[in-house]
Amino acid sequence: MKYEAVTIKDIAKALGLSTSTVSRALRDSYEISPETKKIVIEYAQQINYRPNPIALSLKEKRSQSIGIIVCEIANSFFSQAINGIESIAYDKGYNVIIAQSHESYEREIINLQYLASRSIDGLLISVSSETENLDHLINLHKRGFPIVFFDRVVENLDTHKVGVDNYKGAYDATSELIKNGHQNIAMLAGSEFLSITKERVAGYRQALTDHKIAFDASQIEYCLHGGMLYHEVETALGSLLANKNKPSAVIASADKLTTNCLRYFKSKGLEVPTDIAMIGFSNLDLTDLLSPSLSVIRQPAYEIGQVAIELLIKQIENKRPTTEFEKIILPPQMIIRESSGAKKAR
Amino acid sequence: MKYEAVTIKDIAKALGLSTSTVSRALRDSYEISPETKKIVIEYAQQINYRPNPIALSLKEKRSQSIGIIVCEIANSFFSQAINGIESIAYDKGYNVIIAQSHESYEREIINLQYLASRSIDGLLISVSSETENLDHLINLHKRGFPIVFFDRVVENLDTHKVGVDNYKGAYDATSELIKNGHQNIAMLAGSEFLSITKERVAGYRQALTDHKIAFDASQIEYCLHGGMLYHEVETALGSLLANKNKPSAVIASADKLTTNCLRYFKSKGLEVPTDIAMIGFSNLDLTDLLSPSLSVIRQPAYEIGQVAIELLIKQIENKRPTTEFEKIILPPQMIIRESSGAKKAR
DNA sequence: TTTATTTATGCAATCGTTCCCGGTTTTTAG
DNA sequence: CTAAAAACCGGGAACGATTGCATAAATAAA
Repeated sequence: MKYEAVTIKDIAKALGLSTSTVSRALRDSYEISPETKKIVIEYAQQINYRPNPIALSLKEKRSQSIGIIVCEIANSFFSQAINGIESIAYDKGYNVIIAQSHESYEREIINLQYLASRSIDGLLISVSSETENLDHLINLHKRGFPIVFFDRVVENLDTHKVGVDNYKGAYDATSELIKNGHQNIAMLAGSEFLSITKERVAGYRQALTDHKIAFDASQIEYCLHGGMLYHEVETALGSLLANKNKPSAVIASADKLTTNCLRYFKSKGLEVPTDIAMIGFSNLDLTDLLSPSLSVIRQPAYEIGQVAIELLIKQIENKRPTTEFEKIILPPQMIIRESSGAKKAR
Repeated sequence: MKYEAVTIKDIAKALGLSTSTVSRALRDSYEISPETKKIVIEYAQQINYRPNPIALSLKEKRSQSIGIIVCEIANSFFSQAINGIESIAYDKGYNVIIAQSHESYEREIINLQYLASRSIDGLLISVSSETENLDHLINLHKRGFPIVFFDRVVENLDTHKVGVDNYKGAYDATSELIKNGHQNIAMLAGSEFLSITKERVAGYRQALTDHKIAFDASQIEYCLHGGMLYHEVETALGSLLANKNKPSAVIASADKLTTNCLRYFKSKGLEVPTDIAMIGFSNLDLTDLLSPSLSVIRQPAYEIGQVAIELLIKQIENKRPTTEFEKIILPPQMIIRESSGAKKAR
């Protein structure tokens, strides 16, 4: 039943050497004669020996693997980010273990415990939208465990952080809509707990202010699950559209929010952008094929992943504890298509 | 730098017991007195002891974790399947380690070696589109290592297999197009190596035959990378449309093939379905929002994942080597929308 | 009271690997 | 020709946990 691998002992026995000698020969130690090395290495190759990483992990207390916690891999932003992470990790000899929180705080904690006990060497995390209490992460961080936040970063924890300029993204999106003649612009926001939500709201507000449009708090609706649940978006949009100050445009501040928003409009028979315009944060690579084609704020997900893993590996391989933490903000990209167009002429 | 966990030794030392006693107390062995058990368990809880799974894996040669190899997690079919897998694995106390082959045979082998050495207890795999030689899997399987194939199953390996009725999916899609008046129907197929491709082509052929339409081999184009590369789809469609027997409808036989096909038509200014109709295999959950809304063959990805992991766990936990292998075929779902409509009237 | 049996605990091996610490040779230097 | 220094190799502990076996004490049976 079990997969029996060949070990260093087998080699030692077959060659009449000690395990220490074999180990050293394979690691090319200076204490072993070239002839012995040659014999050992060739034999090892012949019987297809592979060191057992489990045994190594146990001994060295490091596993050459890093953990990733995201809400959903089915989210295009995260799957792109993971690809970026993998591309670098792979080159540097690290393996990645992916876990999904499904936007659940409880699940996030369970995943974290598993990964930690699995002795991962570091963690890349984008917190769940429910996550308010950070004790589980603070505990680890206090003991010097390397953690890098990406996308959804948290404020009160001093670690490396990689994200996108959410403020600018929302500011640009809002400005674009204003430029197209929209004065009543609603915001379909994600979880209030998340810093990215706060930043996006801030960018939206500032753009309004800069264009001398009064901010109206009732134009913002928050969705705790970040649009994962359709009915959440449905009620949010229902309430926004019922506003006395009825919006002529909407900014959707996350991937699922964007698509579900579009779905809502379609179900209500609202024409985009003539009945209502929209622009959304999205990393889907087929927003160009949607009807209407979608204006989006796109995040450099792949690059975010790359930068994050590089920081993490740097921290892991650092001899001394890291004390200076970086916060890296990459620029978002605005792609203007049809959905953000002008409103219907009256 | 290192995360120092508390071990069974620490407990033993603190309580003046031996490690064996502590171990047995924690596993609730009958040989330990109730008082000792109580003391040990309470202390363990207090200092937040967690058994080290690495040490356990080393000793027990099983890790309570299973490996998944897919081509891309960014593919909606696979991310849905993974969610199905996780949902069950989680309940049964298994963790999953996900690896991506990115449709590369070489990468698939490397991933497999890593997972195997990581002493996973079993493997769920959907082979890469380049995979023709199966030696890497056969080796493992011969030694009794539990492997379950899902979606992209292979023929010459006797294991559990879970997939969808590809033949029926393609047959239904073809029939639908024929019903809508199309006589020249092209097929944009995936890698020729994959059994799912063969089955889908077979279903397509049979539907043509059953409707007394002559089969024309030049109406099929295969894409080795399953549509991952746009230019691959571009050349394939270019050649299909240049056919003297110009098709009025296309069947795209994979997720990426479907979206890239639509993208191609859009770029060429072809109206769907009036200039050219289409229907595609896809598990995207926003094909309803595309322009035009897409008729699709949808696979029960979540369920496929669930069935596959259940078979795998059953095999892992089986005392005796499994000799009877199951092949489970789930029905696909056809969703008719706009894109498969009638051709332009002349 | 002596012997047999149960109950509770400890010792030590094991998993695969690394590495500290010795111990032989062989080579080099004096 | 002897002493010191390389050069090369093996023994065994360690990482954290489980478990068969031995052992001690306590209890029961004779």
